[in-house]
Amino acid sequence: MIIKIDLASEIAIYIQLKNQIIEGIATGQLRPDEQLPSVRQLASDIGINMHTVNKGYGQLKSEGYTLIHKRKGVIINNLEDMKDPSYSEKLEINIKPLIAESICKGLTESDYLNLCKGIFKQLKKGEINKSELNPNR
Amino acid sequence: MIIKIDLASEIAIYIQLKNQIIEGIATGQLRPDEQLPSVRQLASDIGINMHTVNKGYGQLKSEGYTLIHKRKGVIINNLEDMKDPSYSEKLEINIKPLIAESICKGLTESDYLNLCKGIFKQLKKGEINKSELNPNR
DNA sequence: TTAGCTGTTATATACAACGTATAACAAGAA
DNA sequence: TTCTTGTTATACGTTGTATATAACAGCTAA
Repeated sequence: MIIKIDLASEIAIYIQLKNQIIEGIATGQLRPDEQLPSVRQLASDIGINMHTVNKGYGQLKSEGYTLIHKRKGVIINNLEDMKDPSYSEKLEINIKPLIAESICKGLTESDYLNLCKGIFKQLKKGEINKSELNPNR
Repeated sequence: MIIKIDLASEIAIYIQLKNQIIEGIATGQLRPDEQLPSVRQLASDIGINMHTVNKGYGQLKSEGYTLIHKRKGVIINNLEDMKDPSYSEKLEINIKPLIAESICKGLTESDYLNLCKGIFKQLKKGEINKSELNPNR
């Protein structure tokens, strides 16, 4: 998977990194048990500091997306273990300001929902091959 | 309208302020031509610095939500002038990471869309009386 | 005119977050 | 042993956030 960092973006580098890996998991480009590049390797590849990568990796781990495999290093966690029943509560807090803004900016509810559906469609493209037996660990 | 600031929140104060005013506009609690408290008054009311309020107000103005009326101070802009046809493009960039995260966290597309619908319902409650003739200016 | 309010700007300070840099550690692999 | 892994510590510079004091122009009302 190719990671693209925009140094001109207002979004912190470690957040951009984190978002792209999460998106990779959501689309199925990154599968459970798949290993991520080492912090030093990835930092070198995309031309940023090791600690910035480490910060992103650290958050991915603490939020359940990855875990440390003694042999492989950082690997993608099992999809079941990522799930969080209480997530929708945190999500609502993040979505609310976006919807309020959207209303003011002239978007209808249908406009907004269709935009979301489009993003789901886009992300689910890679999900066809996502069916998998639980890999050996 | 009551503004509530959470000093323990990780969200910057001027962003919290901005979000609540935008939400107020979306729900109809704040109507066009209605005046907002002065930067000094609001700062005093909620116990924060004048410049923090000014920063939030400044962004609201530059994003079209408010304008400066020589007599009244800061007032809510006309709803038509708030609209921005290109907004959905910026919106998509903000929504995408949330949807990717939601997929990983086990939410289905229906779960997500229903959550959005619920927020729309909640925000639109105050919209019944939002029908208005263009007020004098 | 004077006094008081408005938004706005300037300057300064303190703190936290971000990103970089160098270095070191324990643990496992070759 | 040598190399790589994640991890931690320390330090530095930059930027963003929030505060504080002060001043300005423009308008309102006494």
